[in-house]
Amino acid sequence: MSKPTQTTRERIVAAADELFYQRGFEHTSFTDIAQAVNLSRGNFYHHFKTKDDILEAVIAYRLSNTQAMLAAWETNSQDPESRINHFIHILIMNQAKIKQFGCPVGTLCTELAKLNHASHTQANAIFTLFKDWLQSQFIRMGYEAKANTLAMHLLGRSQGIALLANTFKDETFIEHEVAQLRRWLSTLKKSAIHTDDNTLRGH
Amino acid sequence: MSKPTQTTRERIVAAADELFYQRGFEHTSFTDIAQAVNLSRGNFYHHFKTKDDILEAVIAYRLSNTQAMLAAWETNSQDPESRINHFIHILIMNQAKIKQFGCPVGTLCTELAKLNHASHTQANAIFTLFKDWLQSQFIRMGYEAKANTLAMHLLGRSQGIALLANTFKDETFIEHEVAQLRRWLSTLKKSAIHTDDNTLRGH
DNA sequence: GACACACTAGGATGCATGTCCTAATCTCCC
DNA sequence: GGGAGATTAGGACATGCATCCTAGTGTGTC
Repeated sequence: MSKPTQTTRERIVAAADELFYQRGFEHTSFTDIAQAVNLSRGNFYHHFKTKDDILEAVIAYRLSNTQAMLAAWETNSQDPESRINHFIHILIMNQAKIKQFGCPVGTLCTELAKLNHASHTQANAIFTLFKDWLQSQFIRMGYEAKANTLAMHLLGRSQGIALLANTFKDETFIEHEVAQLRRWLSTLKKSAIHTDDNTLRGH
Repeated sequence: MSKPTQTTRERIVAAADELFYQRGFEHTSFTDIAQAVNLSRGNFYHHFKTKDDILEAVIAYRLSNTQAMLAAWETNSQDPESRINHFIHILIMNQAKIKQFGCPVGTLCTELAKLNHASHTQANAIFTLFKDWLQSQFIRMGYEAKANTLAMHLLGRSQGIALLANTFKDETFIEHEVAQLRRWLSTLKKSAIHTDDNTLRGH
């Protein structure tokens, strides 16, 4: 069994990735993906046995993309604060898409949770990737004990921002909230090094 | 044309409301609702011509429920701060359900946005109901100019909390974040009356 | 040039779904 | 008690879907 032409398979995964993002997993049919890649519908069985297989491939695709992105931030920035700012900056970078379709991770996890889908755990792993990475940055900022809480807090904030921006089709809301997040982060930087007991007070 | 038996219709709407919440709109079938109300499938045509009609009815149902709830908070509490605390407290009150199914408003709006569904606007109105109410409370707290921003901020925060709690099946996260929101609110109270220029600084 | 194997097309199959119809039953008012 | 309209049951219908099969086409290897 030699390696199949990766190109077609990858084209399918990329198209499915986009469609799942834009229309949701359940609302995307085989035919939709087939048309996007200009393939016949029946042909899919050769590449993916079931729709769930495509979902798994898409999640794996997103996982590796995310990992690569985090690794790039890790090497390109020196201090943890600017790394975390990279994370916050996604909201600005993807502003238009978030307004249209929300956060790809958040909306997928929400949908799979409702469907009680088996891949729900896999999808969560993307979130965990972000969380662990943020956590390690907060640790390096000096927040040993509260790093997990801070990471979850930031994740939650950005999810809320993406959700409302999507629902209300409001881009300026993103900008407002991002500016606020940046201020929050710089405040954290100043008050670091302390025993992180009061880091969450006064916000 | 006299009034149809409201009871059955209302039972349908209540069942659909619950099912749409638990499984999502698209993933809930006529049969599912019929079974929940112990009615035959074909019978639905008499009460609702299309599935979208049920959705509209459910949204109207939620709208009036929300309105009633907000009105109750309005009369039962005197100061705006404790009213807003009522809002925050939903996260605690519905902790278990949020963990299982997320926020009913947020998940519905997210789904309808992806489906490009016509009722998307109607569903948003539930959010707007909360937003306007919160906004008026913040105004009474003395934040004329920033009331809208504050209301959106709080909405976003609670949405983020609900989403992550649902995804990670984490109830203590809710408690943590709610405590934080309460501190945030009491800080706002103290620094009110000022020209609300610095209300968002230092968080 | 022949063979194995990846790849593709097109259609068959079975199932679930939203929609719709018809006939039976119930309920209430005259 | 009879009749009109509300309500119900059960199923018909077309459609869309995931899945699967089969036969054809390429492509590289010996």
